[in-house]
Amino acid sequence: MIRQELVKLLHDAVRQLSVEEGKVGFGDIALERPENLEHGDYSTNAALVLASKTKKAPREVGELLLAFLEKHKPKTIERVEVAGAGFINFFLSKEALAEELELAVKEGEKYGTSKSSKGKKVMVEFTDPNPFKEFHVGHLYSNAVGECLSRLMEAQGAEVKRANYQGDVGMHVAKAVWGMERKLAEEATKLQELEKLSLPERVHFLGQVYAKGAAAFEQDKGAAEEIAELNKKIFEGATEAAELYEKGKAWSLEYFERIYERLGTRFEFSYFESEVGERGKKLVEEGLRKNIFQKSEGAVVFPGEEYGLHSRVFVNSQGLPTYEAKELGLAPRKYEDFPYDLSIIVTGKEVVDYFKVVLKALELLAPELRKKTVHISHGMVRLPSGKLSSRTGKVVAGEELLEEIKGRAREIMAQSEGGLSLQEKEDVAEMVAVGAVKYSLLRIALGKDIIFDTEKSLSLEGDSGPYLQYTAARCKSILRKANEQGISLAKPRDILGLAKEESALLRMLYRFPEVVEDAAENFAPHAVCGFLMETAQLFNSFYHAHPVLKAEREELRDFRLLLVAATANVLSNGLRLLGVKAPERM
RNA sequence: GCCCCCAUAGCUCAACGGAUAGAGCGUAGCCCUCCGAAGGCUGAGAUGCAGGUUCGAUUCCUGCUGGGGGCACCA
Repeated sequence: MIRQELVKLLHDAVRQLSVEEGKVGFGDIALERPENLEHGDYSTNAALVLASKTKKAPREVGELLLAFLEKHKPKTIERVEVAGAGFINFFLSKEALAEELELAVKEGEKYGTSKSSKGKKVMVEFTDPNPFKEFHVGHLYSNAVGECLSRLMEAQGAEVKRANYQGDVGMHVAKAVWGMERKLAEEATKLQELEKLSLPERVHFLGQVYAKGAAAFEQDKGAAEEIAELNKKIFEGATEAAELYEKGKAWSLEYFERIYERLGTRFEFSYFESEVGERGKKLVEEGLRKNIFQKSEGAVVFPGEEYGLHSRVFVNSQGLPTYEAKELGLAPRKYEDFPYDLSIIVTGKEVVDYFKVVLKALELLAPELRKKTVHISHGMVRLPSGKLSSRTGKVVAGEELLEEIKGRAREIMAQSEGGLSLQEKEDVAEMVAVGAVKYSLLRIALGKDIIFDTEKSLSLEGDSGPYLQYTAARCKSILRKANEQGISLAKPRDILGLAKEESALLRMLYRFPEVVEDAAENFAPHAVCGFLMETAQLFNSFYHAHPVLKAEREELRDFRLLLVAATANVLSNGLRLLGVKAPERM
């Protein structure tokens, strides 16, 4: 990649200078891409940084660096200059740009991938919905982030396994099963009757009984005791409610599978809290002997205060492992299944403080696992009217949201002819809906809350997934027409005298691999979104300003067609990294 | 009360400590006899407050204000 070459050159230049000037570190020296193309394809603040350390004028340092850079510049660089306050700007040569363009076309689906993480084993845990509870936009968010991170790591050559961790035991389950028992009794219905219902209806039923149980738990002391007792029974596996439990869990899981299918996620590993509880409890007992944990009021707690965190209960006074202990049991279990170099856990940020405690405990119990583990948290999904809550029923169900957007996509397609069959239209509507939802979630930097307004923020135009899909489809349409007319992709020839729209697009496209690498390194899906958005905008400006197939000259036509082909690749590959499909037509 | 996160245009979001703070929506207009108008073009419009560090601060530090999350047997 061009950037790596430049960084090396730049460091050489600085080193050569620092022999004369004394010690200067590389810490603050950056090589970035300027927003304004007049400032080159790459730019560095090296002279400014060095100037303050050597007490010289920035431009003077700049000239010194420039002398070295000009002497050693690779042929990918046409020109180097000192500008502004002392920035050093690099301009790529036409040959280098032509080469990159050709690469972007030739590499096809591989464009944007690298081998920098080849051989690295990565496990990514995400989505983590709980059986018996609703799959809402929060889960959709976690899924979009986790799937995107997985794909970004894969694009760096890593071997990635996706894991899903689901709470099939615990109070929420007890509440739902208790609610189930009650509701069946009240309505004198049998479980067998319920099984005749459709899957969504059964899942809806589960949502209702959970709400019922949760409400009773808070309002009715007797019910609360019953639920706690039921929780323990479910945990031990032996209960008269076993059938209700098993059925409910199965319905939930089947339903989740349906959603993963739509979202394009396949989990290699599926874990349940019920599977890791015992193991976690043993680890806690072991830790108790090592004085890592303490007994307190009949429970086993981790004294987080000693480490600047807060203390938390790992095994409750009933002797049951809490979520914290289960998480402790999960880590080694994952490692046995897949000896990872890196374990990424994606969750909402409401559990960050709690995760710090768990990871601290893990550090003391199994430091080698802790070192390989990273917790990535994303912001909360909030409605304009306030926060989501499954207890109050103020949630946006994941599938309802997809259906709503899909409906809007159908309306738009109904207005344009397009010549698509009914089935094709349905497929496209699905792709657009998933694309719109995923993009709207991924475009925001992780850690920030998302104000989710289904009316406004989930747009099918402007800064949206469908805009990218539309632009990609437009590119493909031109390529199809070229193919029909017997025009094939040539090698880039004369690219002198480019119009500004052509030049801007050309100088944007080759950055794609760098952007992907950065996004993977920084766990930043939104960086990919931003880049694709800019690229699509540049393409559309270019498209409106210059005819491709009807270009004035054949050479120009061939060159523009390459721009179209490269844009098509970058957009489709980028969308794929986001976990979004790009339709051929829409 | 303590801890963590956040604050940029009317709204939703960008901007490795750098050059004129970028987009989308909305708003005022313009562009389909030309490869796809889910599109393009032109306007108006923003860094919560007060200090500090720095050649340079939306970015780093401190305080304040406002919002969100968490703080022992839920996850």
